[in-house]
Amino acid sequence: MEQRIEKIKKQLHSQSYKLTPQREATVRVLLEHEEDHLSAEDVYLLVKEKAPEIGLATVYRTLELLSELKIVDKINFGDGVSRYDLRKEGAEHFHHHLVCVECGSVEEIVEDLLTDVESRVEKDWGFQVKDHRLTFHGVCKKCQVETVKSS
Amino acid sequence: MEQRIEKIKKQLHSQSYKLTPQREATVRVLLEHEEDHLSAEDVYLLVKEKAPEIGLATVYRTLELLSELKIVDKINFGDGVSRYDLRKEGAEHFHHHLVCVECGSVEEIVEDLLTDVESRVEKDWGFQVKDHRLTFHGVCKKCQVETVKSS
DNA sequence: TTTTAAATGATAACAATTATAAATAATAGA
DNA sequence: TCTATTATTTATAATTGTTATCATTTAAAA
Repeated sequence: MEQRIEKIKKQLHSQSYKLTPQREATVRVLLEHEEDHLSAEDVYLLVKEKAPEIGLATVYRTLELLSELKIVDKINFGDGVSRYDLRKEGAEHFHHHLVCVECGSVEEIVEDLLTDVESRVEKDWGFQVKDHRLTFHGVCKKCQVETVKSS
Repeated sequence: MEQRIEKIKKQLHSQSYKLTPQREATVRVLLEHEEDHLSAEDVYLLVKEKAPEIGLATVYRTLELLSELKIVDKINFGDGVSRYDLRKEGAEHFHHHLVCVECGSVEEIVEDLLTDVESRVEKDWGFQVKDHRLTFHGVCKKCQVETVKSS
C-alpha cells in the first residue's frame, strides 16, 4: 500500500503535481477498493469517511488528474455513470471486463488477451494502437448455475 | 432500404410494438447515417428535418426500444454522450471501433476479431459470452502521416 | 516577509437523460 | 358504428452527473 502511494506520488511529482492530503485520501480509497468499479460519487462518499471536509469537485478533479496520468482508467458500462478503475501495477494496457447481464456483477481479466488482435489491427488497418477497452457481456458462472437449478 | 425497414417492422411486431411514423422516421435517419455515430441529439435534429413535429423524448424512447431489440447498439466513447450505432445486417455481435486520439475520428471494423478470445474466455473463465464491446484508442492512418510531416 | 501560483470547497451552471401529465392515435369489444 | 381501453406522443418539468466559477486557503518562490 505505502509503496504504491509512494510510486504514485513520484508519478505526480514528475509532472509537477503535488500529492495533497485530499489526493492522497482519494488514492487510498481507490487502493482499498481495487476490485470494485466505483463512480465518482462512490469515491466521494468513501473519501469523506476519512477526510470529511473534502468537496465533490475535488474528487472529480483528482480522478480526472489520475486519468490523465494513466493511474486510473475511466470506464463506462452503459449506465449513466463513469467509473474509475485503478490500473494494475506495471500494466501497459487497461484490463478487460466481464459484465453479467443477469446479476450485474463485474469481473476483471488482468491478462492481456488482445496482443494478437492488436497486431492485426496495426497491420491490416494501419491503426497505431495505444490502448483498448474490451468488455464482454454475458452470463457469469454463478448465474449459469442458478439458471440450471431453476429450469 | 425499404427491405431493411420492412424487416425492422417485423421485429417490432414480433414483440407487439408498432412502427409508428415517428419510429420509422428515426430508423430512416439511422439507416441514412449508418457510418456515423450519432448521439440522441444528433438523431433528433436529423429526424426533425423530415418530421418536424417529433419530440426529443420520443427519439430517446425509440432509441431505447431499438437498443432492447438489438437493432441498434448504444455505445459510449468517453465524452458525456451515448451514441447509437445500427447493427450490421445479420451481425451476431457488435462491431469494433478505432477511435483516433488525435482527431477524434471513429472507424469501424465489421469483421469479428474476437472469436478466439471469446472461446478462451468461455473455457478459462467459465463466462458465457453474449456480446462484446471492443474499442481501440490510438492514432489513425491519416494522423500518423500528419505527425511524420510536421516532425 | 511579500508575492505568486496551485489547489480546494461551496455552489452555480450546464447538459444529457428521464419522468410526468395531458393530448392524440390506434385497437378491440359491444 | 360507438365506446372503452391501451399505446404512443408531445411538451415540459425534474433529475442527475459533471463541469465551471470564484472566493479562500495552502504551498512555494522571490
